Amino acid sequence: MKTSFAGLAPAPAFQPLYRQIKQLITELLESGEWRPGEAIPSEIDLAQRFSVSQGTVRKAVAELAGENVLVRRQGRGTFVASHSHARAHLSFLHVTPDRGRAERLEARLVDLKRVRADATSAGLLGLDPGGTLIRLRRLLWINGRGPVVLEEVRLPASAFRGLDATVAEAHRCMLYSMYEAAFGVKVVAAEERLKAVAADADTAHMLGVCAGDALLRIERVAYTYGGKPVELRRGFCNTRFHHYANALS
Amino acid sequence: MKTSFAGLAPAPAFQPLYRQIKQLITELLESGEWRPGEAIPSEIDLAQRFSVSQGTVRKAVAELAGENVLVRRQGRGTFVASHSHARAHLSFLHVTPDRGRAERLEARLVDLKRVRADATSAGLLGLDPGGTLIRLRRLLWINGRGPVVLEEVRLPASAFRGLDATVAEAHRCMLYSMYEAAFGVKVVAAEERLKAVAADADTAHMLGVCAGDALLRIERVAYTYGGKPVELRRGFCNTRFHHYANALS
DNA sequence: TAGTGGTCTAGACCACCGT
DNA sequence: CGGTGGTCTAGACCACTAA
Repeated sequence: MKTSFAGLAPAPAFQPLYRQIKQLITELLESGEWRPGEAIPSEIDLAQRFSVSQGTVRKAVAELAGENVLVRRQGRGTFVASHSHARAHLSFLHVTPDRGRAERLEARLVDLKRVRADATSAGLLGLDPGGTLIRLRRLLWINGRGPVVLEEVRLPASAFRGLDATVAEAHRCMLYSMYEAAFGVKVVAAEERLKAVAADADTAHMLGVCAGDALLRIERVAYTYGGKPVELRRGFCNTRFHHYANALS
Repeated sequence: MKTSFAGLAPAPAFQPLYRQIKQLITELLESGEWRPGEAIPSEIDLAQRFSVSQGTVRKAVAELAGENVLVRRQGRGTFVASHSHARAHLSFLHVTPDRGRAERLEARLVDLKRVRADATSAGLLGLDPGGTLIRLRRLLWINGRGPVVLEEVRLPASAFRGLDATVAEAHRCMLYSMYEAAFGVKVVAAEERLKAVAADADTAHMLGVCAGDALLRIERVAYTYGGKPVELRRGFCNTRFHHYANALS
């Protein structure tokens, strides 16, 4: 992601035309004009609609494709990125086996309940303090091995009305796909913070390790269009046979 | 980095013109025709030199700029990216304080010696097994706090002839800047693998923590132009007041 | 003021896809 | 085959920088 999220937006200033087009397209995506998985109009159509040249549309679309918001397919069209296809739920997963790749991801729901938002969560999600959160926990298996990660997910209840254990399990815990299909919430980016911590007794028991063992703690804030935070996550990862992979440039 | 490094290069196939230009520019960078920090010729000059249009050069340069190999500055020109300026050595540092940003990085050399390459290191660096490595260790302070990280760096001795503790300290342990200035090795990308581990007695002592405490282990392979590996690193990070930050998209 | 990269346009042709 | 995105070109103008 090139765009900067949280923090002070560095004053819009005057934007070039292609960025205005990009913003327009983003707003149309937010509005639901085009849904995840659908094709958006062709470049020529968009150019006419916005009264700009095809090249200008192309540059706007190229940036959105670079941010994984749109997907371009030669000969077919440009599509709204979707979490609802095989392997899509792997794109935000940086935990991989030490040997080989993460191919299959399975999840088992531990519990799901409604809780009051603490000040930190409310602040990160932009909620009123004391608002309601949905808090769910789950265990992850990778390529049939596990449990590798214990995850705790916090969601604003207002945006996920009707979410309960039955719904979550119906989507086989493929969360971002579920957010998208059942609640119209499209996750497009996230920020993670990692620390090494000692396992507490409960977590250790659920991951099948000893209390005090070193675990990788992964905290995530996930964002939808426009950098709006929509999900908080905290995972504890057993890195005995897995690691967190990251590419730098 | 969009380009895929290690592993099976997926067959070059026929490349569009702008990728051939990109490859040409990369080769000229490798050859040292333009050194880090210098300006490369203007787009118009390059277009004439390669007998293509300015737009084609522009697209090649844009990709290289996106990979942080080149830096474009409106009104001034296009420059070869360099680690030799303030804050440059922070661009590969994902460890940041829990509050605020990493602004100042200080390093203290612990030791530096020549060792035989083990099979794993030789394999990763593409050396003959039994080749010679330079192995150095150092401690990192961030914004005056620390030590936060204990790092062990392994380099192929053949590419870093003459590197000793005196040289390293003369460059104040700004390693990538030193590689570039003293040895002509330009690091352009890296891959990191993270695990949580228990501190051994030595490491704990150097980081001022207790043996057995959880530490974040960061392993890195750094690459120069063309995806050639040139450095191995293993860091142990005390995440009591710091974390590893990562943006997903 | 001259030179640089940044934007925008217009049009041609290519490569790929589905019918 | 027609329609899509991908490439390449050529030229005009803008925004920024340095002298």
